Amino acid sequence: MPEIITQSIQDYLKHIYELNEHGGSASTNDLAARLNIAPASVTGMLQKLASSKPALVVYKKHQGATLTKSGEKAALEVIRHHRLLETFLVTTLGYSWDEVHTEADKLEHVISEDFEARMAEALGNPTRDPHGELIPTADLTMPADKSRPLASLRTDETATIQRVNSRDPNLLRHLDELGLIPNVQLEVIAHSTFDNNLTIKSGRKTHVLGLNITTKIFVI
Amino acid sequence: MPEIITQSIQDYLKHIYELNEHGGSASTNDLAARLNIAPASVTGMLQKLASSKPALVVYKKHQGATLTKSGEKAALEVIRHHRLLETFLVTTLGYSWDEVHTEADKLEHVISEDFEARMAEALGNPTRDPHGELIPTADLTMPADKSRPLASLRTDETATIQRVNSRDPNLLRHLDELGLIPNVQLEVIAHSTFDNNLTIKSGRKTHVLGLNITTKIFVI
DNA sequence: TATAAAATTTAGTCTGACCTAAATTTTATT
DNA sequence: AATAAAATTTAGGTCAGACTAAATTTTATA
Ligand SMILES: [Mn+2]
Ligand SMILES: [Mn+2]
Ligand SMILES: [Mn+2]
Ligand SMILES: [Mn+2]
Repeated sequence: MPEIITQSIQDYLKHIYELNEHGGSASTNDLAARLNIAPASVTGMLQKLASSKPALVVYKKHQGATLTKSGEKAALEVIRHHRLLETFLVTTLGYSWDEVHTEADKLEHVISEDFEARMAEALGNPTRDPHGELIPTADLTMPADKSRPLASLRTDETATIQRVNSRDPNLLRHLDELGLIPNVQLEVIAHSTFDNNLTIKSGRKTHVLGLNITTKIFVI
Repeated sequence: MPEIITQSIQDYLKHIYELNEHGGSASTNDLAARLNIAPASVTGMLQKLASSKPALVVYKKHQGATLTKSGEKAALEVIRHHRLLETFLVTTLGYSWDEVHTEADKLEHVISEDFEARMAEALGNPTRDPHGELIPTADLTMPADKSRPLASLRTDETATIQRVNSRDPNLLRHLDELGLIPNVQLEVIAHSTFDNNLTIKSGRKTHVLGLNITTKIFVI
């Protein structure tokens, strides 16, 4: 019930945050799937997080969980660590963007605030990680994001890739090969009504991308 | 009983290794003191480590523990991580040598072999950490060390500091201020029979050092 | 709107890693 | 060698964070 935010709790909070971003509250099953933990165990943890002092989540039976202010701070803390680490791994150790998630997922829980500060400093206080995702600020607020999914564009629309919201190494490697990475410009050449495929042109290359890809790429 | 070497076990093995280096086997109490764990708990863990397959320690009731071959490999693995991390923190993030122990103590358990390899590469495969301690090789053998404690020198002897065997930040900061760091040359000016103080000259400075310091500094 | 399917919770266990208190053994000192 | 002190082990917990199996509740579908 006290103030100890374990590694395990950090993971719960991080995933609740991400689920809250999309739909409303994070469901037991979605959390269980993401955390690779049995749904029954998730219920138990949510009950604990909801009744801790201070409460980290708001939890109503059968209705999933949302973060309280303290819960959100704790989540942003972990997410800041994660995204700074990813950036650090890429720029100082030559990792590629598809390799950093796994490593950051472990390191994020153990680095000190000093380590965090030194990284941020060394990297020039970056605002986005290698996938283009926003890095929470040092005072733990998440900057606003105005990007929209590539999937929502239609023929003749033009845009710039801002972030790729996926941790699937295969997808990331694939996109890297196609040159579809943050800051790259593209134009929608065609949209297929039936399967929602988009034909896009980027540089001198043209690609036909399915929903599985176009919902993961966010543009501006 | 199986092959899972938890964070906790890694800590036990690391400390058993260090205790084995000095005297013979690592006693329950010494381990308890170093690990900040009750002696009774240490006994329990030693019994487990001794009866795991493969056994990680050799343990005889009331006679402490030594490492088996597998135990030693696992220990050297952690120590290599630790010392590479310390070096990395100093050279890429500007840590000072008194700050690195704490951070490395947490990171050593979670970095991947890939991370280890990238660090070693980036640092040019260093053989010693910032304190001058030897870094186990990539194939997990510990290079031989021929240094002897500064405390064993007598008047007129001359030597070079090779390593400082302490994790006490205050001592490390103090030595840093005195300029007594690895690779620095020194000469013993006097030895006091009663308290074993040594008067040493290094550069143009002279210091009188007690046993508490001279047993921590190793020279060659 | 009944009923089947899916989601979620409850109940009961387990394991790792710790703890304290009470033996027991070893070691040191007279 | 007897006895006191120190070291170590045994016995009997606790606690976090999982799990499975069996309810229960909600949601979807006929
Ligand atoms: Mn932080
Ligand atoms: Mn990322
Ligand atoms: Mn390693
Ligand atoms: Mn060191």
